[in-house]
Amino acid sequence: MLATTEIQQQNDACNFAKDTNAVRCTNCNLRELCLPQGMAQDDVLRLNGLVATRRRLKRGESLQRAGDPFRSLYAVRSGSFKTCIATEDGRDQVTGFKMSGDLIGLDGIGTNAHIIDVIALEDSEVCAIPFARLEESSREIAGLQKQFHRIMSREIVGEQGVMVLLGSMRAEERVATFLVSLSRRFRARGYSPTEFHLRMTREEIGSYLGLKLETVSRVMSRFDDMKLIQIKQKHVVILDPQGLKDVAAPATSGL
Amino acid sequence: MLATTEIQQQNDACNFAKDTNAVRCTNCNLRELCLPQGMAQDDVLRLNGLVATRRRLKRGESLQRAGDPFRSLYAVRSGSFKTCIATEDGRDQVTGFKMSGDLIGLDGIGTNAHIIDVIALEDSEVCAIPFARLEESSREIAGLQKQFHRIMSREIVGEQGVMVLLGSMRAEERVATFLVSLSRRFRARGYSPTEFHLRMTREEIGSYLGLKLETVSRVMSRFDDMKLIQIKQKHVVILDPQGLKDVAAPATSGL
DNA sequence: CGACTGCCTTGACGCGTATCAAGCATCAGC
DNA sequence: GCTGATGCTTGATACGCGTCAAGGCAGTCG
Repeated sequence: MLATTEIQQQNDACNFAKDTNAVRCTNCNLRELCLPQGMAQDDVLRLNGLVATRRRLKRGESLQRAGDPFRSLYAVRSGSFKTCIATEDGRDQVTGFKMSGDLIGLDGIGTNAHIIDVIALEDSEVCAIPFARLEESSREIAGLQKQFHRIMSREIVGEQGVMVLLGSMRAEERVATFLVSLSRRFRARGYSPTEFHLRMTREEIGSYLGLKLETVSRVMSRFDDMKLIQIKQKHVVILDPQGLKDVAAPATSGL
Repeated sequence: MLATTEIQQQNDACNFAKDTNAVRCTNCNLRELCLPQGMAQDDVLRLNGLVATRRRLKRGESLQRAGDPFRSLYAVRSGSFKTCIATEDGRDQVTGFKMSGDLIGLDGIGTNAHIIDVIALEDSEVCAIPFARLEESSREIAGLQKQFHRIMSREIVGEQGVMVLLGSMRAEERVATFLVSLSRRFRARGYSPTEFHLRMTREEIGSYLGLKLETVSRVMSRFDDMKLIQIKQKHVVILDPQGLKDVAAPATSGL
């Protein structure tokens, strides 16, 4: 399941891949998840020039830090990231997890500086998209403009979903929702939706879900007891997808 | 302080004001908060044609409902709104409060249908901006494109702030943060930052902050005891702005 | 004017999650 | 294969906020 990323990790060595020939949206297998999604063939062709460089990061390295000047968006090609926000008073919270096809850096547009820290959860690779050029191209290519707006809008809607989770769900519902969402995202990427490896720690999951790591651990153990999942450290098998969904949205199951 | 909105409420009668002559960004006193913010004079001129109609809503009326087809964004001219999300399982949560100059409807872009309910908290007025025309114009006017992207990005960043609030703050910090934020927004609009009227109920505040209405009420009473604020029903006076900020971000006060 | 209704306040109590603490599993490095 | 570091699990206890309940305040309608 994770073979592709593992293979990619073998041919690294340099941190910046300036070989722009290799960077082409047209034959990227992520084009149905990433920027080109829903765009006409000809328009995608014109995208090729947009993606300037590819960049590799090792686990723990940061793609952007709060305060960095904003120049580029990044599309995740392989691997995964966590996005964190550090408040003035020293709090640090995970606000999201990004996987292949996801766009990173939208936080920087508003103020021309990044607000959010983005850190690789494993060895990863991204395509850098200079924002000035993206804006320019999206003035010419209506399909690109539309798609970019769609992506931003979905980001907003997605965050509202997290707000509901944080504002009104109990611990079990939060963890179940998290697992269901991960499952969906793996499926969308062609991986198994029922068996996967968590790339983040319990603490990171807890931070994202507004829970302490002990609570995350306890809830997962309980799900294991209930035969909803099988969990051993970071390895997850979802045994009862529907049961998990029922826990995630309890009122529905009564209807 | 609220005189302007009250005067506007008197000359209503019809629900749709099709008198496009009256609708002009150029001489709108909200242009420093709204879409035109940061745009060149000439570009703002070209905006005038964008704003199609004005629409008046009475308290409790909804501007958009989840499921409605997406056609327009709305800029709040006067009054205020709450944005709510209703989940499949019957939960209903307030995700934000919108006041003059704020842009509503960004949730609809991603799927061409609205996800969010928007309800007037008082008699209010909005400018409708047909989205197709906004996209078209922003392909021609780089300043408009830039500003629109800025607004969306800030929306994303703002929501991340709420995520931190919901994910890591205790009740007192949440309520204090909420009051400080309201105060800032009133100041930005030329109203008193230290004395204002809450247009939303305790339940709506609680829903937004992930608390029960009783908790909101108790915390506010405690702030009153502590002489941070004076609160009587919906009327708020902030007595000690710095003290309130210290409660909102406690770790900072120790530095 | 009086009664109704929606909203707010306050108290008593209990539950769910945080906190504190100890021990175990896994993996990298030597 | 041993050792230390990091992350996970599990238990005991504490506390913040939710829940339930009763009463008060303000605006509205008959």
